Amino acid sequence: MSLPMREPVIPGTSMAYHPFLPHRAPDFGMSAVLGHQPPFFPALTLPPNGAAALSLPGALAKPIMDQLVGAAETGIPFSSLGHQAAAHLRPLKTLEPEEEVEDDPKVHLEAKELWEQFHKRGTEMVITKSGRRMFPPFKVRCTGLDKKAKYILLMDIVAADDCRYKFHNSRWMVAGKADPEMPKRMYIHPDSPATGEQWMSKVVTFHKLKLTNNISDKHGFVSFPRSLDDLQGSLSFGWETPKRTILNSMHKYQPRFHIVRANDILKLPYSTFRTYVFPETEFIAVTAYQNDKITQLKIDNNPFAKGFRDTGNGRREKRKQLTLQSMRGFEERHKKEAGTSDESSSEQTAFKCFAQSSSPAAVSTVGTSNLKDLCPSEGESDAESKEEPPEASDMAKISTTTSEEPSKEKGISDRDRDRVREGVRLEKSSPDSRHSPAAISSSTRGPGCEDRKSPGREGVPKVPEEGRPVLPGKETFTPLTVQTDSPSHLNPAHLPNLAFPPSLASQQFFSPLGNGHPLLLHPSQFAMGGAFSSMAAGMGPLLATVSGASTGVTGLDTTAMATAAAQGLSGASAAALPFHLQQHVLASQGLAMSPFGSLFPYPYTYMAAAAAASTAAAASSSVHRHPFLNAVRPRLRYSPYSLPMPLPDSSGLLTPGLPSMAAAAAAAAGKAAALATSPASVGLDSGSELNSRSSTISSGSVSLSPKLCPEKEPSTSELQSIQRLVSGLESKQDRCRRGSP
DNA sequence: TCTCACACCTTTGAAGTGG
DNA sequence: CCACTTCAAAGGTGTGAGA
Repeated sequence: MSLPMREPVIPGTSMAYHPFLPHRAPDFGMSAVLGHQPPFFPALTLPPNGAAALSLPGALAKPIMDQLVGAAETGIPFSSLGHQAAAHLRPLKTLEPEEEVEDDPKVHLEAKELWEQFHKRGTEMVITKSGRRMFPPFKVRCTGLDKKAKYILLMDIVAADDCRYKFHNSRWMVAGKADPEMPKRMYIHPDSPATGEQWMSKVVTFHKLKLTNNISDKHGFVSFPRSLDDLQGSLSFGWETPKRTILNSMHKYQPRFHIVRANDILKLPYSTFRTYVFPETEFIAVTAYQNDKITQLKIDNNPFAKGFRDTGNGRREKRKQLTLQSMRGFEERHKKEAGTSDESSSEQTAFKCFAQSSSPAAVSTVGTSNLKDLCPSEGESDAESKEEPPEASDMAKISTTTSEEPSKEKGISDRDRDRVREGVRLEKSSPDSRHSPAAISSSTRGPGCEDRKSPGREGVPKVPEEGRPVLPGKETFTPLTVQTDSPSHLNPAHLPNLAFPPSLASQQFFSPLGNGHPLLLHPSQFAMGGAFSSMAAGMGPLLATVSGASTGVTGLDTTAMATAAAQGLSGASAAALPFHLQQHVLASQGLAMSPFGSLFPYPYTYMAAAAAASTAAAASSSVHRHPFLNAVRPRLRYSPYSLPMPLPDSSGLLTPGLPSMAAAAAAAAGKAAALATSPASVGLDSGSELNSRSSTISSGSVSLSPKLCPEKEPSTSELQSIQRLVSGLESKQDRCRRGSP
């Protein structure tokens, strides 16, 4: 691929945003010059031949452009230019894809059965002020990577919907609208970057990521670079990623896993993301467990909670023994007082239950409500069989490989039972064992097992001794739910908050064959949630794509996609696009999006204007010569969820956080400053959504997920209505642009 | 609903030991 | 030196009382 030389300066085009940039206006000396609020920075394009092409959103920036070009050509660091903004710029060269290597990454969730056990009961994850790990730990096994290419693996946790939950009558119920989400952070696996061979040789775990509800938690912010210099500095001291992510209690979340082919973390923001979502890893954040079943599952499976197991010598057992003693004392007193021992009084019944409950074998056979706390599994199993009939059979199935049933361990000593239980647990936690026995040892050591032998974070990872590449293609992969964007939301239910029609916002590439194709996400989809919210937060709004090169793209017709893509390119053929752009376009079925859509690492507030500006710019024919600029990129949101949500009317399309479409249009028409200074969170998201919507709708090519909201396909009138709105926005933008020098 | 101290447990790595 | 064991510190658990 080659970029044109000295592309003419076209206002409002080719804006690249540095994801590590702080986005408060005062931090950007350049913004005033450019006539934009940050992050409307110019992108410096460096074609392979070394010559520079530069686009700046504004002729006023020409001196800066010249300086940047000169610096790029002479190799002078941008930071030496004196411009605060220039210090953060980097050549667009990094936007170009690496040498394209055939890879078809597939990701297999480790301990899938365990995850499913939890999921059936409604997985809860405890969040504390200091942070708690996830259990089950999020582990994946990667295959299909190019052995020699380097990859960066990441994960984040985003809100699954727009609801707050409560645990009522032994089940989770929606209890209102979600609280505002904190900026989401992207956790970069400390071994990143590493070669595909290295990643495939081991189970990739993210157990070091902790969940917190401490909104003032700084862990992850302070260590994250805010500028290129910061980044380089941090790299020299070892890459630090956020170790905690902030969640809201009683809210539902969905972990996501990302694969980025990049040999340098510096390139991360400009690389293509493949994002994998495993629905069974969805969970509700809690400060205290609500569901006893979940508690029991955790106790049974988490080695750190061994002390609470009924079969062990832990606290539970001792507590029960103590209680048993007191109950016996009570019984004796009762006998003395009553003078008989054959009474079947309630106390005796309770005692009997309690006595039996102290034996693991008896737990599931007796129980009264007043001893529920002592016989948790009993009451639970009852409730479970009543409430979740399918689960019973499932559990029976699972029980063959788990330690669910203490009764089976009758006659075994406590310690042996523990060993048995533990052994089973380990086996269970490594479903891949059948494929890769060598990997079992690495994946079955419980939390913390992986990093011990994993490459250090010094940047020179060594090949784990236990690891060998997993045979690709043998596993049945989790159906890959393609889902994009949404720095903190996944679900269409969030759309009201995002000012995006659900039908457009919650689309999904779903692989009916379940062969786990990723969605490709472009780093531009990163969204900086808040100030300095780390790259994690910055990696929000990602371009939704599906690997067109991957085999067996299911549910999507590649040809159709290509056609649609070409249609959405406004003159540029999809084939002429750079590889990653093709992927975006193809995978997105030609869903058009912002032509400058490569880099959106910033709060949506900014992007609202950016989207409109770029959309308007895209309308001008002169832009289309630039392959990169020509890339009318699809930018949609895909949600793996199909949670019901009311279809908002046209007014409902607008988020409370975003005053109105008119306001957004106004912002897009040049009032970005007002939005830019608005609080983050909702407003930011709204802007992003607006961006997505405007760019998407303006292209007129919209594909809907058949799975997600089948009954919520946008009516033609609705789409037209939206389109009219956006058209107005664009024309307004056009007028604005024409009026500017 | 949340926080905290607590007991119990695993993990981790240093120190010690023997070949 | 290497492999193995021992030991202690660090840190991960759910619990239960209290706010």
